[in-house]
Amino acid sequence: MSVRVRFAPSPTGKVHIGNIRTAIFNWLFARHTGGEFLLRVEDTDIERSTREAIDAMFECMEWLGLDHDGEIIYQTSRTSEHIAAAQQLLAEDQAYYGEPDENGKSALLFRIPWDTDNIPAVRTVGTVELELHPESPLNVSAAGVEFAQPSRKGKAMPAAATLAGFKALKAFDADNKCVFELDGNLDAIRAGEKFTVEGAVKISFTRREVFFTDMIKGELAKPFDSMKDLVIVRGNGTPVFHLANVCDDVFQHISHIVRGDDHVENTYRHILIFNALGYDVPQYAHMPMIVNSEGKPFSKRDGDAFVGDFREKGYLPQALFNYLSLLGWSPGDDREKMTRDEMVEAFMLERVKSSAAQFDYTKLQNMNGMYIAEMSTDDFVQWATCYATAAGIDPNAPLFRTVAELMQSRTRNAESLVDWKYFFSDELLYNDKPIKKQLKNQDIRDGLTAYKNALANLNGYTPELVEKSIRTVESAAGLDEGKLNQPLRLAASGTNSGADLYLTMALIGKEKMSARIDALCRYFDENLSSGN
RNA sequence: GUCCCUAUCGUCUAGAGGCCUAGGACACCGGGUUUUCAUCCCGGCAACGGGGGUUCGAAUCCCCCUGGGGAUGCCA
Repeated sequence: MSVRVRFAPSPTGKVHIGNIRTAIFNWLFARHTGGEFLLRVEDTDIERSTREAIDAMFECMEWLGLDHDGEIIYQTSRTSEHIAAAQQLLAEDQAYYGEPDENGKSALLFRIPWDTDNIPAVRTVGTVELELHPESPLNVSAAGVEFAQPSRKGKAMPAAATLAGFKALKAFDADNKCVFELDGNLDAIRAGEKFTVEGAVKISFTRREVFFTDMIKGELAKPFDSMKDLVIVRGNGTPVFHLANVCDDVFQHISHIVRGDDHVENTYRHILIFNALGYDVPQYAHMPMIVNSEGKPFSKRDGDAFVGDFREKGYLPQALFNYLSLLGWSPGDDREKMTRDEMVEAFMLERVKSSAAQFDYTKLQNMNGMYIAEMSTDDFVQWATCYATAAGIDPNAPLFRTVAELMQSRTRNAESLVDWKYFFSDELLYNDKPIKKQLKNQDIRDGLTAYKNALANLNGYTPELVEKSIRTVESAAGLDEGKLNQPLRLAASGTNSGADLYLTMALIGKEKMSARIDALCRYFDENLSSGN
């Protein structure tokens, strides 16, 4: 069977990294197996779906290199097919109208099937007994079974489930006398009769369950008596997600459904709908969710978990792609930084983890840094140009390319660009702690002054000459070699880390260095010299 | 409450009964290279949630508990 998978987002807002990771895994699986990666826009939520959101999604996919196969399906264009499917189920008595709402409109519900002999995904588990709350009635009708169980404190905890969940149902009173039996009343109930049984303290029934083998999580099962018949067409006539989703997966001949594990509950129902409609059930793979740094699901509060935000912050698509692929999946060896081809080659759904993964910005940053480090100078300069203005740097400044080359190995994302500022501006951001440590030493102060004075007599200011000049001054001032490096770095940049010092000073130039030495001393005297 | 899923260093993960004294990566700490900074290199810290089984042997299999997530919608 050839692989056909789909990415089926609802375009109701910005594209979230969780969503795009689902797309990535689908894409990886399709490309690994030589299958097809289809796209379906689930735009049935008319009020929240927007054209902008759809376009933004396409853009994100393109940015990440997620090319799709075949035509894009818009779910709203298939409403009549969805309704036709619902009509079919109604005609076959596999669906029924529920209680009317306040407007007198009834929704159409899918009936979880009573006869399951021909459904391979359903199996009988055995007989189950449940304790009932004696003061609550047991209601049995075609729409399902309602009852209440006693809580630990004896309170009535209401429960309801589909009729099919209670094969061979019997109810017993306190004397263990059978006060209701489903067998014998079944036809009447299915024809519309309702039974209310009072005083029952126990029920017994044959439990049946839907089961399937998930490619990631293994065998999964859910008993019928924990499921309810579900609405497939709303009172207003519009099809519900469950129906539309199944119909469109049939329409697109989807072979494997790879989606977040928040859908496993739906899968049990969807399998039944596929069966009811007479179609084969696809293979399922439920991938773990990703959670925020608090271990909670991403919410609106984590405003920066949208794909577009990562782009704006200077993350490279291949780095984000690589990082996201490694959240819940690994190739099985120690590889982490991998090319797209390597990932396609190694990707297997069976190797996807089944537990949630926490998103780690720091690790993503590190990976982005690795991708940045291997860019060509031209590419890097181009990349930096995109983010310079936002960081307060003019990308057209004459020194821009030189500085970029110098800083590439220490750039992890767009935020790193603010550390380039001292090359372009005399207004430095001073890092107090190292400044205080160095300048409180009078020898250093004197050395700095001596260096400033020596500057005036210097002919030329290349990196080599810068180094030589520092050594000369140190030696004349009786300072150990290198003692002036750190103070001069502070004068040049305001902080204790940065690019190669001699290159940096040469780039800044003699005159500006002289001014910056003065400025540093003044800053120290005015802000840091006294007390603490 | 009930049902479903889930559980290895702080984080991402390797691990499918003996190769585990639990491996790698990020972060962190220390050292080397660089008379400076980043890169780079070396080293260190640090985990099988708890309790029962099964077994000669369990991180790996089973059960219970606990924690986390999801479902219990005429949202998707």
